[in-house]
Amino acid sequence: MREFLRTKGYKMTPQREMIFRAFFELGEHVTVEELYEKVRKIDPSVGHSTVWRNLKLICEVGLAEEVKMGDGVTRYDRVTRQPHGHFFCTECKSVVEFNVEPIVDIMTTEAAGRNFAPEHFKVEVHGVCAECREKVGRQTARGTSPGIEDDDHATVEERGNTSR
Amino acid sequence: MREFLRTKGYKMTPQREMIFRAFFELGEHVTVEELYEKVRKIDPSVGHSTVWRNLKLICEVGLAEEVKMGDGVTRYDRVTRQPHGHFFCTECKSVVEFNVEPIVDIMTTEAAGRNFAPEHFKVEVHGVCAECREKVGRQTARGTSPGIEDDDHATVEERGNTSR
DNA sequence: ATTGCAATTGAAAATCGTTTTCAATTGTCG
DNA sequence: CGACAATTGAAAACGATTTTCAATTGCAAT
Ligand SMILES: [Mn+2]
Ligand SMILES: [Mn+2]
Ligand SMILES: [Zn+2]
Ligand SMILES: [Zn+2]
Repeated sequence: MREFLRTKGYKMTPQREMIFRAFFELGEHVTVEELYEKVRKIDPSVGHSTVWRNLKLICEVGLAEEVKMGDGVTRYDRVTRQPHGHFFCTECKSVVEFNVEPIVDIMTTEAAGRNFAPEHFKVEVHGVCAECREKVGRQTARGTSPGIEDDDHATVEERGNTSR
Repeated sequence: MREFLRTKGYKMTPQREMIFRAFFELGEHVTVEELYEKVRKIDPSVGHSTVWRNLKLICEVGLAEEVKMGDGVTRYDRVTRQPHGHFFCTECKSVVEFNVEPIVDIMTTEAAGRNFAPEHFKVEVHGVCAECREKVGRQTARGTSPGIEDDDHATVEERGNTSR
């Protein structure tokens, strides 16, 4: 790793080592906060900005890429798989991947037809995961049952849930 | 309109009328700023928050929905069409729509298989539109040609371009 | 028309994740 | 061992979004 980075013109530092290691240990779709917390447990002196900068660096060198689900926080996804889509649970913020090969094919064709040069495909299905639906008792989703104005099912939790 | 809103428990006001009208006159994928500017030309006294709140209201009553392309600004898209995908030009920020019926079918099946209740599908192709490619001279996109590190092709423009 | 009151408005401030600044520290290379 | 660019941490800056609050205004019932 030290070697890999040097060839790209970057130095290796204890913080960096720590951050890189922690990042790859955490699952996919890591947020700055999650990584920051994890690193802090090892060395509380590591700064927020350092974690952020190194996450950027990891992307820079092509080991991960940013994923923005639209909930306000950026997630960092390892790039060790073929293009894939995301099932994003709006309740617990969990992310599950799925194959998008056939979909990408369609989009590529569509793009070619308009002379649009695709650089990145974003395929997401937002909704409620199996676990959350069980917990809350929603049956079919889509179409708020009459009477229920605001959401605030007050139960579910599984990841940070501070709604921004 | 006044009637429609009243049945939903909202009042009509001159600002609201102005904002609603302006929103539907502007094309699709309007940002708060764009609408704010447009409204300002008619009545400079209208506040930023009022425009924002009414845009939210328009969504509330089901006439539009938020679209977040990941570039930091929220766009508001009229809901007068069947589900569609977006070609998003990262250069000029233009948005072009395309049909996603077959894609939604695939995603629906995929979701069902995982017991995931879909509520919203997001299908985007980020890249460079025909116009921008012409202007800059990029040929194929994907894979930065050697030597070019930073982007800043210093030319193109077509919509706000302050990169956040 | 007048009145009561919740809805609405505009300005300013608060949020909050992201990004930059800056002085101090630390790798790396000759 | 230096020289020096890269890196770091704390704090501040950013910027779009969202909230707060006092003042104003629709509108429905007198
Ligand atoms: Mn992923
Ligand atoms: Mn659209
Ligand atoms: Zn869930
Ligand atoms: Zn373009």
